[in-house]
Amino acid sequence: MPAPEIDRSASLIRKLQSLNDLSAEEVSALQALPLRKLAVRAGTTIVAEGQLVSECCVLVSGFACRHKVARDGKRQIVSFHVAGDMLDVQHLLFENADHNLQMITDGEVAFFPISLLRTLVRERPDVAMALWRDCLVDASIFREWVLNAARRDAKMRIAHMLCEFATRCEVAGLGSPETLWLPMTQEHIGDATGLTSVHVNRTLRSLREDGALEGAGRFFKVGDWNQLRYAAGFNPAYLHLAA
Amino acid sequence: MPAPEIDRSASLIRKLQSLNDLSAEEVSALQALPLRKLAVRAGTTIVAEGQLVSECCVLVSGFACRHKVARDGKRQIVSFHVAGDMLDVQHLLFENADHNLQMITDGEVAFFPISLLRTLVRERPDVAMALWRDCLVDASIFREWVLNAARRDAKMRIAHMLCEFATRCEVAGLGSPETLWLPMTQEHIGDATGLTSVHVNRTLRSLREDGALEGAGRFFKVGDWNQLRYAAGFNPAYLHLAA
DNA sequence: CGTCAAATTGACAAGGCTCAAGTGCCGTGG
DNA sequence: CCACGGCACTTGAGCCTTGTCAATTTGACG
Repeated sequence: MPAPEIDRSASLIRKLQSLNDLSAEEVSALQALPLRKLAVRAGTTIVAEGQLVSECCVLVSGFACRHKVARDGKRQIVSFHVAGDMLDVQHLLFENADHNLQMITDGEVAFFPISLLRTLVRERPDVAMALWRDCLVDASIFREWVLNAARRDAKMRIAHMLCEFATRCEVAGLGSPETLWLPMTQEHIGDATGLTSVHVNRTLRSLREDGALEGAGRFFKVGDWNQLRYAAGFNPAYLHLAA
Repeated sequence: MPAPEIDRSASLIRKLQSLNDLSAEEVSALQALPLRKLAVRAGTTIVAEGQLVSECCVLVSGFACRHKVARDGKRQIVSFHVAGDMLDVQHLLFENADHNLQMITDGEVAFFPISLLRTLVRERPDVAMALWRDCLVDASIFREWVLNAARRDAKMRIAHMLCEFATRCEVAGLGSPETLWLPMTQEHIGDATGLTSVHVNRTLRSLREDGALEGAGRFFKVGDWNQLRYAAGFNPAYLHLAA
């Protein structure tokens, strides 16, 4: 059913479809939005905290993260993003960014003017509901991250974060958990879980020894998916995936 | 301007007004929703995780919190709520609750059928935008909580959480930070910050010694607001308060 | 073959947890 | 009016997970 050739925002539209059934009319309204597609390198900051934002963006390929910086300079990643994710719907209603948006790997990002999206959303309640639902899923994920950072020990915390990431990749059509090479560095993992990269290193080794992960050095992936889910106590209910 | 006698959902309407200007027509549409108002005791669980939800609710008076429970039974509070807060807009779009909603103090809660709210939202984009914005503010707060739990030490973490709470109380018209008696127990504070109540106790003493807090035993309040904000490194930008 | 970022390892320090005991306050029932 | 029970707050001692500091190794790439 999804037309593989339309591309451009294909992965976004597929995602919105799954959030709230959209009519053909609505899909074409979305496709009619003028896009500006950009190739971006790993490490590029797409939106910076405090910045006045006039475009919304969608991740077309590659991986990205959102992060905030504490007073003492420590960085906290608050979410990871995969192809098809809306990266800043919140700017539909906020003028200024309250966090940074940065690429983890090379990839492509599509931009479109917020003003047009605002109009579209007023005219087409179904599109609005799909985007709104996306925001609510985001919020649910943040709640789980609060729990993760505050209540789980290092091993469980890292395992949980990786389970979520692998699940979301699979949903985005990037491959099953056991085939996917994870794109983040140990420093990213530390920044996302509130641990130091030194301790992440020790903990990853331990997860490898359990068989939950495999691979060495820079490149690793899920070894035994059941093992990893068990180590994490992972229950995907909070992702509110389509039934 | 706000009619003090209409009451019922007055604080909610005031809040939505501040999120997105609503016309008189929209306000009366909101006021026409059939409410079921209930007095609830401290400790009452209003919505439980996994539950199928058919009503939305607004906190009319008192204080509430949302929390999740980890596999090992540890509780994590993910947000506090004050009079006027919508307690579960997310159930407009999710069938099942992904966390618990519980009263911290005695108070009153107003319920109304989700189906009616769903209709209202489709017919009145401005009401939808106001509620949507509320969700986005929530999400921004969760992001800050992730940072708080993961990156700040006990003293800063508790101070930050209290700064946010006091600010939101003030915005809700409950009084200025230095006059408000804080409603939560040390266990609540621990559950919200990822600390044990023992360590919360020691840290609160230290904040009292700094003058940031005052009061003894069960009842305490902000002593020196500037001191507390300094101890927390508090910057309210993430609350996206009306300009 | 040099360079650089990321991963790895070891020794030591420390913030926060656990366990355990004790205190003060308040509502309830006799 | 007082005794009792329960809940929240307090405090102390010792331990453990994780952080800090400082080398060193590895692999990718020009």
